[in-house]
Amino acid sequence: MEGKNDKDFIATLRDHGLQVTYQRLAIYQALYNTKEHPSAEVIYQHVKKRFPMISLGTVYKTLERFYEVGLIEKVSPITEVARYDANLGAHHHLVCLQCHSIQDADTPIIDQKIVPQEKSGFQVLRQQVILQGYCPECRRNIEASRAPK
Amino acid sequence: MEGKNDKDFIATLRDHGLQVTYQRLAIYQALYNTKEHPSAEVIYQHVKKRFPMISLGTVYKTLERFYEVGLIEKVSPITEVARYDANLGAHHHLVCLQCHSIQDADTPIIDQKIVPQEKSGFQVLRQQVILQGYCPECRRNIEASRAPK
DNA sequence: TTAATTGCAAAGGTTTTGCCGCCGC
DNA sequence: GCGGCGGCAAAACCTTTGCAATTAA
Repeated sequence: MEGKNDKDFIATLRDHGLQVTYQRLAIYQALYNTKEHPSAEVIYQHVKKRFPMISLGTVYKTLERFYEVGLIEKVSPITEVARYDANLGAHHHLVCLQCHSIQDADTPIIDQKIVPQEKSGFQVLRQQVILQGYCPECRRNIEASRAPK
Repeated sequence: MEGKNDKDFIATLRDHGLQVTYQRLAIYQALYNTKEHPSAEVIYQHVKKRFPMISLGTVYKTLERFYEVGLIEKVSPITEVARYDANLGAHHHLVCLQCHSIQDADTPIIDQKIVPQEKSGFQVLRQQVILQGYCPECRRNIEASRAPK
């Protein structure tokens, strides 16, 4: 069992350049102590029990901030909106964090062995690999703006 | 270059048990002829050039229908809303198609070698594998309702 | 003919935004 | 004290839904 006390949580927030408030502490602790991958709404409902005056907007802002500084992971919407693809051949996707473009990766498909076939009773029907980073164009722009001269 | 004529497109739609309409043809062709992984809105704008009377709602319904019958892929929202996770260790996610629960897969992380390090100029910062299927509970429910007796 | 599909508009639900007062540092 | 943060409510979006008219089979 991992254990983190309040002091540890505070230190973790500070380490990520975040100002510490009791709302942030509560949100981070709630997320840290579950395996449920909750949505903003679920976290809100949970935290509200201890801090009834907290607002849903704050939860959204805070989670997004946490994600920005790399404190937490965001599981689902890799992109803002649904995107479609007529290419049914199994392939990976390269998703640009900056311009949100998506391109197919022509790297080999992962070996089936990584899939937990019947492990834990979960029946896997499909798998997809998401590779996130910067596309060539955005990469150039970012590097250009970082080293201006 | 792959080539599909109207007849092929029509056949493909029929093969998937779909009624054929101009709108569906146009939408499928638009998607088939691009590598851009467009959103519903983008497809709408494209198709509207040839069929100005088409509605955005139809595009949404049609894409969803295509996805249902396995004619196209849907890239992004693995779940309906954003979900968060304080577990930063690289790991895969098992996403239930039925109840939308998410659990961590404890299968080994993919070998770095599958990642296109600098390939095509794309800079990969993180990778995630999404395994979709049915969780143990939903699996039982589905099987129970399929074979009732 | 009949069931499926379209267009339109309204509704639903999630997430973002703006503004001001307040709090951490 | 200053800049960042929280609360609140409105707004912005994306997507779904209902219904009447139309169309494919």
